[in-house]
Amino acid sequence: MGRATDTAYDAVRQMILSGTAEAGSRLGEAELAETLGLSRTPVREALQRLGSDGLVEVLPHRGARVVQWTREDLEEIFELRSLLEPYAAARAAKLAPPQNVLDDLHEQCDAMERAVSEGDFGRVAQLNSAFHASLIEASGNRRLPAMLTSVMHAPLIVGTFRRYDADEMSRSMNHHRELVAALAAGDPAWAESVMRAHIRAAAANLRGER
Amino acid sequence: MGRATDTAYDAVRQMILSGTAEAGSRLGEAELAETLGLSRTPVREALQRLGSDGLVEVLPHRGARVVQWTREDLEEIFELRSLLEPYAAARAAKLAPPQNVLDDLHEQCDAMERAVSEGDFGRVAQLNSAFHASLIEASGNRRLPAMLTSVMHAPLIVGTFRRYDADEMSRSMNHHRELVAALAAGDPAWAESVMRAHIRAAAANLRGER
DNA sequence: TTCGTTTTGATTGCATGCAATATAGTCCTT
DNA sequence: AAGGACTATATTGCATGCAATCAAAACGAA
Repeated sequence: MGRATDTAYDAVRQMILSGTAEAGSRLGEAELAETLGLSRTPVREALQRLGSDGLVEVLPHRGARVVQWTREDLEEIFELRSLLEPYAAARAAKLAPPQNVLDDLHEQCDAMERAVSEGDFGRVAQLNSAFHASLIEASGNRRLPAMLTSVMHAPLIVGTFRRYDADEMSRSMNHHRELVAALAAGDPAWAESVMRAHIRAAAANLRGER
Repeated sequence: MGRATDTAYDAVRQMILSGTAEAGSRLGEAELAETLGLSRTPVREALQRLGSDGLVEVLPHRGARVVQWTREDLEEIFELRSLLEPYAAARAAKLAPPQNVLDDLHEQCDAMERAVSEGDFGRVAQLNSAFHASLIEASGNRRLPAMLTSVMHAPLIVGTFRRYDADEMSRSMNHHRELVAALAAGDPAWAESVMRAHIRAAAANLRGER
């Protein structure tokens, strides 16, 4: 059993991402503390962290609410992702990641494709986040991961895969494979282009549905 | 008198930016609370916030330390700035800011040039941060400000102007004026280019000295 | 002396109680 | 009945005490 703050953080985070705590709903400290069997202090700290993650908004003397996303928010997020992630991919390719990192990325692709064939979209989303996180980390820029968490963990982003049809899903998987290939080849321009296409495809999908 | 947490946040932040709390030094909760005449709770919350701002690093059961910047950190930061700020400038130009915003930016340029002629570099740094923040806000992307705080408030960044000679200083001021002109003209490519030059000039300066 | 162990001191992590503030409901005035 | 001031309740903000954990000094064995 780790720290109570982390327990609270993970729990509330999961509530938000899974939709249990719906957008706009209040997150009372006392109520959450009761539910989780903790005191208000670690809950409060967790809400603060979620606030800086951009998952909840905390107003002075008014508590925390789950943030509500608009189409504008999505546009903003995808603009930033299509700026930062291609950069991260290019950097990662330039660094020529060691073989074990490449193997790990391939492994993640395998797992994802298995999850797709099993129709487990929740797991696909989870693995996708992990894949992008790995790639961002491979960029070597130690500030990028923290910067991107605020735009990567939006509930609607995480749930993107539910909207994909078979063609879009297979295209997305191919993008991932191609990214690893570009990294293995050490070709920054290739990696950057694939990533940009990957992000813009996702943006187009969300734009079409919503 | 606002909230105690804010008081603590501002105080510690100022300690770090002014150099009173030197890089690598420990920030004990009890000690700070004593100094500021508060309890540990708001101090702790402030340190947490400063942690997500990237100004301090908090380790489990080991407390908070002022982060130490390496040349690598500076490179990383300037790479991200030269990616995001030109984008922000382009977006701002595309949005064609209202006249009062442009007036405000001009006013900030005036104040900055006065501060330069008075040799008040602390004030120059402060006004420069404000100018960049205004421009980033004018981009219309509501996520950019929070994203960039983590890379804008590094102590070494804030202190950049102390290193500038007369030519570099005047070039920097000219960049600011030119940025406002590009915004007024509604020319995204112009604004983007000037901002990129502005950032890279700053990076070159820091690279040369350090 | 040097390495590993133990103990001690200090500091963070968490729980709880009280004070400050906001929201909602009630009452009074017009 | 409508509007505004006031009161009541619920919730956050802050202080403080205790428990858990870590770093370092003291100790003992090789």
